[in-house]
Amino acid sequence: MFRVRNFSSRPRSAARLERELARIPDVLKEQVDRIAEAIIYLYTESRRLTKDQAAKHGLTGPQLTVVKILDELGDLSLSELSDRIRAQNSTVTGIVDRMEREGLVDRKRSAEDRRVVHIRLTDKGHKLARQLDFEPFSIFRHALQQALEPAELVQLLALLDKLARWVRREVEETAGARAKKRASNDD
Amino acid sequence: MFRVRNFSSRPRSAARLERELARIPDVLKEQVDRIAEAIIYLYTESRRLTKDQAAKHGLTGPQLTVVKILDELGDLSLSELSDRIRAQNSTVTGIVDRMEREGLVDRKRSAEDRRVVHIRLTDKGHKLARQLDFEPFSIFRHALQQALEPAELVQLLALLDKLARWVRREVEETAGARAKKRASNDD
DNA sequence: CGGCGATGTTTCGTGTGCGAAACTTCTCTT
DNA sequence: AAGAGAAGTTTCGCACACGAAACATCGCCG
Repeated sequence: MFRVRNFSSRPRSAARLERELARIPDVLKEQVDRIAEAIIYLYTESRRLTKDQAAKHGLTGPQLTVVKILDELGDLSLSELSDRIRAQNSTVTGIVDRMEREGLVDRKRSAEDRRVVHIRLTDKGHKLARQLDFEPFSIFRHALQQALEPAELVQLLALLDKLARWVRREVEETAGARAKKRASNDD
Repeated sequence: MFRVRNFSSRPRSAARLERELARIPDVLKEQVDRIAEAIIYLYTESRRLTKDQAAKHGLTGPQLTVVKILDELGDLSLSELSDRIRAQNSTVTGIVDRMEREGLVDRKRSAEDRRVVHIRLTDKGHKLARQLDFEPFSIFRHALQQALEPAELVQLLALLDKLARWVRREVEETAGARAKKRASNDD
């Protein structure tokens, strides 16, 4: 089992990548494209629907996610929140700014470590959270449960998991090769 | 909110379906969450890598996509381009603005219909396109081929396809029920 | 011909999303 | 204890991304 030294191909490895791609029969290439398309479709559609749902309560998509997470887990530091929603700190700062402006959350400097800021749902935020019949990406989950058999779910997870693990390993490897400081924050 | 059961398309024992609707075992719920997470991960990671690739040529992710599409298909109207990259016209206007500023494309008003604008790759744009060894989301495709066996690819596609079809049908249905003017423009 | 709805594009306002730089606080080393 | 460096957050500049409204043009219908 050979592996690709450099996942994100720079010009040097272009030939090699092309050689590898060429080895795959056209039928499979077709399948691969359709898989990619399906994943993209599922992701974007789910996001759009989440946004629609959020709009009904005067929220944006990410804001709804934050409300749900804080309601479920309690106060979180900004970094913890960033990890949860898989966004950069600078992005979350903006989201929290706007939510604070709307009176949904507030910030409280930590006593133990004065660098960290705890994000906390206000009463208004908690009230809103209780009204939300809705989990982020719940449409997605709902779809999974409705569209597939339990056995198929297990199968699908196994395949996606294998794929995700491969990508994760590959990304970390090239990140290491590039000597980037990008730490691997696993779930 | 979600009316689901289409008995017509899936002849299945009512008892079983009801059991599924009633309560999904926790084990499966867990699986469902992890599937969602995997898909989100794969999508965002692929996007990030595409962006990295584009940056090597002084482009952004969407701009790389536009260059590739125009190089392959020739001139397109802005609307056609929007359809291709699945974005709103207003979004593409901005992308084209910046690419025009960089001298990668230019706009030409159509003679037949003076409302439409043709987007065209400049020489510089074509030259750049030839340097790009890289297809949008090719990393994704590459990963699929490296990480999974052909048989697994087929399996994965079947499952995702089933899932995507279900979602598509559901979205169209609820969109129709809400009597929104949002026309379903399918591929 | 003249109006009028449909179509194609842009403008505007707002909200993500990212990376680099600035800033504050903590921690470790000497 | 001073200073170097790490860690947490914010600021800044940029590029999407979307929907609503403005604008221009087309097509049709009377």
